[in-house]
Amino acid sequence: MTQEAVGRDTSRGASDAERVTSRLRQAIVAGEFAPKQRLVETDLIEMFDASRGAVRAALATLAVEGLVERVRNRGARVRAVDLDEALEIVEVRAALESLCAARAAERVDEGGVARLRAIGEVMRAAVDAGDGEAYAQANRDLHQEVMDISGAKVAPDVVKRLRAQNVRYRIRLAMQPHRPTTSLPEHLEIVEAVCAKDPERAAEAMRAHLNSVYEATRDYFAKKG
Amino acid sequence: MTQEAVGRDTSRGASDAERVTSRLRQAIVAGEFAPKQRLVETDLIEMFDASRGAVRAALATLAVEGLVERVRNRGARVRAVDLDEALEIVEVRAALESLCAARAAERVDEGGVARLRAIGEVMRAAVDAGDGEAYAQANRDLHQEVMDISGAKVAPDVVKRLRAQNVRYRIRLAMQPHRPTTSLPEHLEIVEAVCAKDPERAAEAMRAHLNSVYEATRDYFAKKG
DNA sequence: GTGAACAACATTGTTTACAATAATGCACAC
DNA sequence: GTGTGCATTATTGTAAACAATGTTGTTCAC
Repeated sequence: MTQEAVGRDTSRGASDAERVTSRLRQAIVAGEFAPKQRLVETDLIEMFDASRGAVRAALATLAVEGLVERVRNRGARVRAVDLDEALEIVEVRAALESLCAARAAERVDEGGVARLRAIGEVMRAAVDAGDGEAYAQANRDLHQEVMDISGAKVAPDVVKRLRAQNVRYRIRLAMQPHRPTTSLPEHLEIVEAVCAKDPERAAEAMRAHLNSVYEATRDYFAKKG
Repeated sequence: MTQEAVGRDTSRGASDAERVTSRLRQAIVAGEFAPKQRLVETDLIEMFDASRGAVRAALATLAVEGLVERVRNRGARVRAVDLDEALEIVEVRAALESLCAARAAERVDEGGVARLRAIGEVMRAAVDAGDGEAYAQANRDLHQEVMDISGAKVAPDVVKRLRAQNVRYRIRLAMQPHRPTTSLPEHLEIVEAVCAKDPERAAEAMRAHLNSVYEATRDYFAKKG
């Protein structure tokens, strides 16, 4: 274990490799590295104060997760997701999250209803206040809460990985000022449908919402890239 | 590069790590390792005649893919998928493969129609001949062909990974002698629906088929494990 | 001035040795 | 006889040196 690195990190018992993996993943998802940007092992060693083994393990992990692209003897770089793939990801999310929404409507209890309604209120307030950051956070919370309530493991795992890949499009889409005007009612309908314990309606609400995300993404990025 | 290992492998330009990953994955999916069986690095080094680095990289990759389970300082073992998770996987497959079936119905061309119909004939013949192995292979071919025709990348990738995790249940389910009696018509309906270029019907056929797989899996493994 | 061969550099892939950790078995006290 | 503590062993985690590969810049011939 490197002595200097001790206590540098939030997660306690994590090994060096796990620590680097987690922080590099976070950095990529947060957009701190541009797509196609090279990830030179030496730089990462310095940046995270870790050994090469740890850095290489992290790159291998993130390559399987689809965040990093590796070419033999030519190194690693941040994978660039093109528009077509981003749209496919939204389609897959629609299929899986609508499934989870239906399950959530079947299983939701009082606590879940309270948490969902609370998120809905936060969203309303964020839109009123024009606070895009708060709205974006509540958006993540809502999708996560629905999947938590569903009790499923497989679908949420897949969705989580896919969402990470799509971060570039999500960030820039959320920039649009009037986007909440469309998405707020959709989100509230998801909340209401799940709280009403109506699986069909919940699945349809989720599908409709992600269909709207699909169209917004497609139109906004149509020519740019 | 180890000298003795040269030419031992099918894939030409693969590095040691890639070679070990691919062969270990294949071994696990083929059922050559029992679930929960320990994968000691030293043993794998000898088994595949590779360095520890290569073996460790392979274990890391397969851990992310969900085939291997790693515990810090306690090594790796083959991950055991329980029945609940196996059923979730079938549900997710239903959602994604029905999506792909619809896309396939929209995009299929003459060549695709020919290949699908050919697979259908192979299935019929296999059932007539009571050749379970041939039927299982045609089953894989059909699902793969539909996803190929769909032109999608994301959903098929996810499905492929999930199918690998479920191999234990698939293998044992296929053992049932009268299983093709149920599944053959379902498969043929998928073929016909896609060839008829009817997306709705294709999605519904795929959904119905995987629902049948779901029930068969649930009932067959209900008490056993 | 342009192209090709070559040499120097940067970067990754591989191997070996070393350190740390958890599991195991044994001895000893009670 | 049972349980606790310690020593041993098996196994993984980490680090550093070495080899191979790809890239870039330079020189020389034409």
